[in-house]
Amino acid sequence: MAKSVTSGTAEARPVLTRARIVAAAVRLIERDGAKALSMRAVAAELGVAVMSLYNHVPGKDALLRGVAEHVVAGMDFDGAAEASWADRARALVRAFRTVAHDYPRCMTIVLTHRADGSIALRPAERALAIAAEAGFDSVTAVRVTRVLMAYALGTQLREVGMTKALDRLTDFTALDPAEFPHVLASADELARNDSEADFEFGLDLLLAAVEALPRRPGFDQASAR
Amino acid sequence: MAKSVTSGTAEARPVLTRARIVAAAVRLIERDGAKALSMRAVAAELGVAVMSLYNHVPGKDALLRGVAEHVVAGMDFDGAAEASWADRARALVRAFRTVAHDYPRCMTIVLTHRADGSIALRPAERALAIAAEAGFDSVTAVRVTRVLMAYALGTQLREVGMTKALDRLTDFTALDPAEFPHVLASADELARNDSEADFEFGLDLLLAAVEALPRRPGFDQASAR
DNA sequence: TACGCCAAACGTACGTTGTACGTACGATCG
DNA sequence: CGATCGTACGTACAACGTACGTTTGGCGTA
Repeated sequence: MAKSVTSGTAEARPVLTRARIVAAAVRLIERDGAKALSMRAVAAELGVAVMSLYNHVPGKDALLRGVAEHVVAGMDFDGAAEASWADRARALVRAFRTVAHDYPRCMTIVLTHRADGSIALRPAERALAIAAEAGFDSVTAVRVTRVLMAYALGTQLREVGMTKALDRLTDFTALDPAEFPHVLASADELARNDSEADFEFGLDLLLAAVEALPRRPGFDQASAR
Repeated sequence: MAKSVTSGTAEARPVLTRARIVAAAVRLIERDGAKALSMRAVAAELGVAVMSLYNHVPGKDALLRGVAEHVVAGMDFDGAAEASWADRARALVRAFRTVAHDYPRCMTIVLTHRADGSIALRPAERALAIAAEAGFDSVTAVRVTRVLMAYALGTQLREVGMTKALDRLTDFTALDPAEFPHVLASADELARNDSEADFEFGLDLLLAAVEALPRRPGFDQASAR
């Protein structure tokens, strides 16, 4: 009672489904920008009528949540299990950064419309697992997880905002030298935008600090390499 | 050629101005939510015609940028100048968190529509100043600034997303125990949401790591307490 | 085989949105 | 006193999200 694909003949019409709708939305966002996403555009992309979408998606907001979920579901973290917990944590945060790089124009939506489905919990589960294996007690593990999430989100957010702002700000010299001495002194440094290095810098910083945290009593830190 | 307030008589009509428009927008967002912001609503709030707004604001996007600027302009950081650089950094990040608390429903906009005006550079200037006084070389100073920004942004973003997701997610028990063992084990810890403590925890972590960073050669770290 | 049923695709229609454009009016300046 | 200009206004339009009623094609049952 849910398995009809026009019976035998396969793909005269690929059948409309939630997954196909979300995929079309993602494609469309990456092509024309998040602002250009409309139900009508998605329908056109799929060659169907607008209201047909509503048989599979409650509304636009839900569709956007679907987009967010689709993107985070694309996170690929199966880093070597034998690596140190820090390396695995690194891999996890990098995985988020990677999808952010793969779906740049979807990021605004991912950051805005937090997904709630179980798919979105996968990264949290992974982070908690890593923190637990590292020997932190449960409250510390949750906190570490949250800090890592905040850093992952914040880095991407800052980066997106940066590139968007740099498109507008061309008059770096029009600043009041009395009010912004340090900004002007570091103008070159600020303009040069090695986001990758900055990202790794902050990540190392954070993980080093986490590493220094006390473990749960009786935990053999040396053997958990 | 820009100073007429209906001549003498002061306030029969408070005069329409960009600042008043932005203020009305902020008020409206905090009252009815960001989703309810429309040019028509702003005009109604001010008791003017819709198109009159366009004499002071190029369009809705610009208005939203104005809202973002207004909010970050509300940051108040004049922490004791004699405090250690770490304390001043703490105060700076906290200042952002404070405005986030004062304008909760505006935060989505602040995080999404990065402001580019000079007002928005004030926090950056402050951060760079602190980092410089702490004795970091220019490239490190910029990186530290960026990490702090990422943390400030990310924390708020995570928090907003959290509260929004918790409104929807009531079925914590409906998760597959095989797929999310750690999430379920930490369910209580995750549900309890002492954002303040989490925020301070991460901030301390980060600043401790920054403190351990090497200073620029010849810098007397002890005297910079 | 024939029939009825139901999910899913469709089309029409309504209210709301952002904003382009033309008009009206009061103050300022020559 | 007439010209000019900045600002407020009103109308108008295209595009949006989506509520609602209609059509249709494939399946289970008789």
